[in-house]
Amino acid sequence: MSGLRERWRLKAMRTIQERALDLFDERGFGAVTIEEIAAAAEVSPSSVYRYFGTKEGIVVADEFDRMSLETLKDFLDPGDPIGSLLQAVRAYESAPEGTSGSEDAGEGPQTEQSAWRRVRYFFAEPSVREAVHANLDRASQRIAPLIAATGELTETQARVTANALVFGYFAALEQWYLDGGDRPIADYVEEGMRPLRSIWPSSHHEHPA
Amino acid sequence: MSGLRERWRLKAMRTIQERALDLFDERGFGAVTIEEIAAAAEVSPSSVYRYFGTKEGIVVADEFDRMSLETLKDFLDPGDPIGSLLQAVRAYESAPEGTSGSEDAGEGPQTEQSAWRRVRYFFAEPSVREAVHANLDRASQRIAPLIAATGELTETQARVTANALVFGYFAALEQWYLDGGDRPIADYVEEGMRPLRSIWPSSHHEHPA
DNA sequence: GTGCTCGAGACAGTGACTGTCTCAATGGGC
DNA sequence: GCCCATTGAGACAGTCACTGTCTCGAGCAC
Repeated sequence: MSGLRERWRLKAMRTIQERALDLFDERGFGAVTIEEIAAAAEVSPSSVYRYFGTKEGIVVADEFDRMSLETLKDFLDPGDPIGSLLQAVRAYESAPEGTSGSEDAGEGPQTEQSAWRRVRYFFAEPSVREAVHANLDRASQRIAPLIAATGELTETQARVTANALVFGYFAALEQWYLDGGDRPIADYVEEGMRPLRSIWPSSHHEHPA
Repeated sequence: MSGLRERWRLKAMRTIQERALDLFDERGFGAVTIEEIAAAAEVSPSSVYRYFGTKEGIVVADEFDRMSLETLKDFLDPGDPIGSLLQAVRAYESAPEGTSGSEDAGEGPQTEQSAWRRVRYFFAEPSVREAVHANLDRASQRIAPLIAATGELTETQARVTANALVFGYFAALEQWYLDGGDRPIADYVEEGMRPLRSIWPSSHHEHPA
């Protein structure tokens, strides 16, 4: 499956992301051109577009998008989506580095350091923020049917609550960012989204072990 | 206050919007250039940018953005934001045409017809959808402090629920659009956002006269 | 090894958006 | 009614993100 070509591709993507973030940190997002990024990563501008689609895509880099519907399905409990989200955030945060994937192979998600570097632009750069919104939007559209499948909510309500979920998460993440990113994200998610839990009554027995 | 110049400006903006929508409906959003719109509206391309900032801005045209914090304050009851929203939607829908403003002067919001034409692009054109997201985002950022001011929620919770509110509304609006826009929007908002009402317990006595 | 495929680079083109300059019309002060 | 400062519209050139297409070479199946 993962041929030699695929390996190169992933490695190139990582390089592009890192070099791009270097340049962005140095001179600001808007002042760096795709051409410069491509040159710094020693690839062609075409490749940057092939890999990331847009300039903002370099920073946002889906993650949620590549998650298949299957993965999403057994990751998200439609009866307690906030609990599932919290679990995922906690799992992500407790992973110190490249998580389960081998680091040099460039498999797993990027390091914590890189994650923080990227998140900064989520909130500092308007066009990147918009790209994140688009991602959340797509995530919501895939979550909504799962929530609707329980039959406890109508389709409209499922859509509304799915949006409340993912964009609420975004708000919590922003608060975390604005506070300097010291405390764990999960704290912000748990506190911030507590009012939303009343939507899914079955999730009301809190204080999990 | 509203000098002759301002009047012209508003008239020009309306003309641009209408001509642009004509062209979009005719040939599609992506296939129309700013230059063509400017030519059709008999203004210079510079003016289009001066008035609307971006191509998407022609369709989105703030509305919420130009609403001052004062207006927002006595329009939104922080103890029952969903109720306030519903009220506003109902008020908007019951206004048959140019509402309170004189029509030829181009003062009030656009006609119902134009509203529907515009909303179509909110959901059909990805870049416009992103622009709407950005608008909702800004609205949320102005609503959050009002919600936080009640003291019932923490700042993080206020942000989260503000996002849940505005993006939930968007989801309801999309459902309305997907259904063909026949039934009143308020119905979708009321039904879709009912689960969110449990966040503000004081708003639980429903069935208003 | 040999052919097939698929991806990377090269390249040209488009159009959104920016910054700047000039000029005319406006609106205020007399 | 007249003059001047302000303000905003148009013209124009430039930048850069993004697209489509073509060619070529390296991977992969056989």
